[in-house]
Amino acid sequence: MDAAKKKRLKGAGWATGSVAEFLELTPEESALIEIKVRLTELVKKARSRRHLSQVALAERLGSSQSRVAKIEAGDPSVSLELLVRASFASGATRKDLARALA
Amino acid sequence: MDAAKKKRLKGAGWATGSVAEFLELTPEESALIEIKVRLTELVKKARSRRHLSQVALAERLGSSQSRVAKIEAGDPSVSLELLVRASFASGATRKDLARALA
DNA sequence: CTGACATATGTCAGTCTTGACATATCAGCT
DNA sequence: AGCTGATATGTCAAGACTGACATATGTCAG
Repeated sequence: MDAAKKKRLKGAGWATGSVAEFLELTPEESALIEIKVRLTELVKKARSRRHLSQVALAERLGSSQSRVAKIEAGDPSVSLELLVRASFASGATRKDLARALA
Repeated sequence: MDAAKKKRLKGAGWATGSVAEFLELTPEESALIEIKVRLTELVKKARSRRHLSQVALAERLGSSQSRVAKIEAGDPSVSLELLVRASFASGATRKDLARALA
């Protein structure tokens, strides 16, 4: 956010600050969330690149369409392990994961 | 394993083949295990580099010494998420994780 | 408009993971 | 031998995650 926009928001009565500050996240918590966000993006990109439907990915993953939807929606009920397995099932490699995290 | 050793083992009555073959792991399962192994090593290295005891790491992690021991022992009850949180708590950064996975 | 397909959202019982605790082992020190 | 700090292992109740199912919404070709 540039300084000009910050000033405008402030003038309009908005407090400014990071999401992490607002939610009072520790650096470790922020880093974990960052990882989950990146993996979510990786799954979405990898799946669409391969023209897999959520149903098709669910089959490869041994799961269900609704869970794949939750994975891609960033649902809090989705574990990091499921995110990683979904990445692999949608065709990503370990090195793709490493790149996504770097 | 080089070809010479393979031959020697075969001659001695040992069947050869990867652990993954023996356990009938799919490539995705192998890749997930590889990640867990690498993170386990990362936690061990990061903790010892910072001269943290398992008790000290457990405190930073909001967990217990026995769970830290299980993390480092590759206990099957340890989730990928806990491995990642332990990595951060022992001082690793997101980029350190990316490097460990690459 | 309808049917077919893709995705989203809510729920829930069964399974997995958790921190905590007890206890054991091991090494270094006096 | 005893003591202390560090690490390992087993157990368990509580909480988190899972696949499956039902259902809703959206899109688009016929």
